[in-house]
Amino acid sequence: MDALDAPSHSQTVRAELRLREMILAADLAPGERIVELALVDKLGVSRTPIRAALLRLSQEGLLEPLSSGGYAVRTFTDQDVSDAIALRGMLEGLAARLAAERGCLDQQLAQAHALLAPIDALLASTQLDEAAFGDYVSLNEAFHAWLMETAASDVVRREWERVVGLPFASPSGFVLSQAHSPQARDRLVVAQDQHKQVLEAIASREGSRAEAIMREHSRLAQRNLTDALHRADAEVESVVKMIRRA
Amino acid sequence: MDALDAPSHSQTVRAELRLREMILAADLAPGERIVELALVDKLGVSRTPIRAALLRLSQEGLLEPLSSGGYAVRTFTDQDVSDAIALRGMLEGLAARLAAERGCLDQQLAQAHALLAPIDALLASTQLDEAAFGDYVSLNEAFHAWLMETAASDVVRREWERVVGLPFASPSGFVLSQAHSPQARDRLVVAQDQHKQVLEAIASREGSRAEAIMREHSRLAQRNLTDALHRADAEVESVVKMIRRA
DNA sequence: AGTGGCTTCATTGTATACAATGAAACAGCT
DNA sequence: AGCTGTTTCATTGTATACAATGAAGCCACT
Repeated sequence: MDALDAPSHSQTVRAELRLREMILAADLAPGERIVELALVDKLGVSRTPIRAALLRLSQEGLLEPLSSGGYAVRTFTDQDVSDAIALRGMLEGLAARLAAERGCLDQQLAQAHALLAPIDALLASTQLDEAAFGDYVSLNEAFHAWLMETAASDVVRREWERVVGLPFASPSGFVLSQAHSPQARDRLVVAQDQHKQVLEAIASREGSRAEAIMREHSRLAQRNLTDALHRADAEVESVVKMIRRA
Repeated sequence: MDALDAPSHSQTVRAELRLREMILAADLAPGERIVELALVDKLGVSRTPIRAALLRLSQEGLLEPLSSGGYAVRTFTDQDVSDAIALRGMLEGLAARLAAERGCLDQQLAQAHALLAPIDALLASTQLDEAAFGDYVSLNEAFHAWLMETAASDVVRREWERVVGLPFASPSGFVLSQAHSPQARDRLVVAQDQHKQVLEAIASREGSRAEAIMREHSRLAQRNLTDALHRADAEVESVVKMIRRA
């Protein structure tokens, strides 16, 4: 019928993407039970692809299965959030170690430098505007993606993608929400230094150093998140809603 | 129709379990494309629950989606196997650290001791029979499960279960296949020592020590696997088939 | 004989109809 | 009035029919 929405792939994939959006936008309230027929109306697809999408989202951890059947939007505790970030840190640490120990091509190192240079350029200015933070987020995500690429381990990659799928665990999860905080730029400076150091460690094949740096790197995300939770920033309101405070 | 098979839960769950078995028994050959209609005949359920089961197994990593649609039984490289075991080591290391840092109840420590004591009893004999190895496997798995329980982190638990779902990454993956090897008992002795040490570390809240021990512990599995691959033991033939040698 | 295009068919993706199940509302009994 | 058994209904689980898609085989043409 309405093919105006998105010329994308299958109905299932579209349903999954739209449901993801709806969950992250708190359009489906955390804790709320998901009723399939309601989604049939709202998304304009039949139950079959919707069920497939729900199953996928459940496996990804955004929905939790109800004992009586069906699903509810999952809520996360503070501890869940903290653990997820720690987990990402471990996975990226492992990836960094693998990249270092198994070695990587000069071309790949060049790619990484090409990602980090624009970040340096950004940080040259002592006063960063909104757009600068947006650019940082993109470049940062690209760098983390580069790392997983370079580790060249499907197994690690798969788990990383799963963890990063959790809205608050992504590499630059709450950077944007910190944009107006006084120490915002300084944190980015620290993060960028870690980027450079891990790259150097990988290049010189220092596996455990690379691992340690990426682990520590993830603690920046922890701090950003903690701060964001304390201010209950409007910008991240929807995601914060998924976290039921202890 | 035939309700003799299993009085278990839903069709979907039964289908998933049976498919799992079939994959692990190499009843569905690695690399082979999965044809849904064939399974309809073989399992006696309609396509719907079968598709759900396939989707789940694909998310778990036992099947890989084909670009043209449908799935194939996934094959793993030596490196995949190694990475998966390393990953389990990291997850269990993280779990041990969490358990240590956040502390656990005396009752839980008692439970763990209750699991380790029978292993000591087993190892008292210098010559272990088949049954002894079987008992070891059960107790070992229970101990690892205890660890994840004690870490009390849903996020970590979920990922651990996913990794352990890979046939060769489970805590006592190839112990049985090593039963007739001369150093078999000695490896169990070492493993049991690590069990005790990690327990002690957790009890005295030494987080990073607990973590390090569990990481190292996973390397025993690496060794068992390497050995098993070298002999191509008949007992593990089906699982080995999933690993395409480099 | 080789190659391009077409046709056919096997197989998956999607929609919908039906069955089973659990929860809420209601009525009847104590 | 409170409790319990029953009934009803909403909602999910399952089966199947239909549409779409991609691959293999075949034929004609060069």
